[in-house]
Amino acid sequence: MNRMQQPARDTALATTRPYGPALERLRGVGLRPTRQRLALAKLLFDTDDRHVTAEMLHGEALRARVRVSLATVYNTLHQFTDAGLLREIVVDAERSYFDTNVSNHHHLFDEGTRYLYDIPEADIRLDSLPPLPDGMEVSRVDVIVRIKKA
Amino acid sequence: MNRMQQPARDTALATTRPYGPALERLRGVGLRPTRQRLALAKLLFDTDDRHVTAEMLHGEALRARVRVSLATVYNTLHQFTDAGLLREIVVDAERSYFDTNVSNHHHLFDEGTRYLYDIPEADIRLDSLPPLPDGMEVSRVDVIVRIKKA
DNA sequence: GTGTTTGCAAAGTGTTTGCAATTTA
DNA sequence: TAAATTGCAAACACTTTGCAAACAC
Repeated sequence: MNRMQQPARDTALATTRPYGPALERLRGVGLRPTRQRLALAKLLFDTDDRHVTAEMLHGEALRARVRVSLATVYNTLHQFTDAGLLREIVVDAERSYFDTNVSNHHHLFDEGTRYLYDIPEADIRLDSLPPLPDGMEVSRVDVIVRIKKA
Repeated sequence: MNRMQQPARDTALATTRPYGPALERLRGVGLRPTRQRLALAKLLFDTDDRHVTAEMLHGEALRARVRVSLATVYNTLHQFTDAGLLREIVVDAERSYFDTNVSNHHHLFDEGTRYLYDIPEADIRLDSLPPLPDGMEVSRVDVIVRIKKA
């Protein structure tokens, strides 16, 4: 399986290392800085936090004259996610979204445009989670505020 | 399109009508009580609140000796959802879940078993939503607590 | 009878994968 | 040059759809 071919890497680095150029990001997580990965990393991380789907990112890459296949975009998004550079967000049954902001926060989803926006964690207060089944722990809490035209 | 063939119906009835047998539910929302719809409605509503995928419900129907195609299960789940008898929950990129509890509440999702559980609305307090873009309103707030083996 | 619903098989969508060719270290 | 990565096209899982036959009213 292609996705399994990546070597071992230190995930912790990914989130603690100060923001740096794409090359360092890749090195930091032990992914070989290939032309495709570098270009995708640039598109993803050289600007503000963003939310992309595979198709969106592929389109951007092509527009930027980067030759890369859609399959590689998918694989790369998953590699970045496994390495802790991205977070996958499940908001839409039709497609997967990836968020370049990997810190704790929540989301606003526009059901019309299907765009995703961040909500700072502090904007939402969660009290009292229910008791969990024995031996289980919370892996993540997602809050999705779905909005539409009034 | 098949799903468009349903006649007009009063959605409001669905949620205010006291629980009743499957037949009344269907009548209440203006869906013809066919053999398949009656059987599926029984499976869905004759027990406690539950969360099903199309495959799960189809499997149950077959085990209960109800002859129904998977396509009809899909169509029926959507008709019930459009009629307000079910709510669709997006938690898993792989498949759609439908919840027989259509009142406001949240969810616990076991990432191992992929089972969904309800969390009463009162168990979670949401303060201060961020300001919405002009002319937009909240259509729904989903809170998903993802849990896994400790 | 007339219009609705069903089942089937085919089509559709987003995503993953096997493998030969290419690239990286 | 050995191992990792890529692109392609085929395969995939889930879901939707067109249409003729069956059914509900």
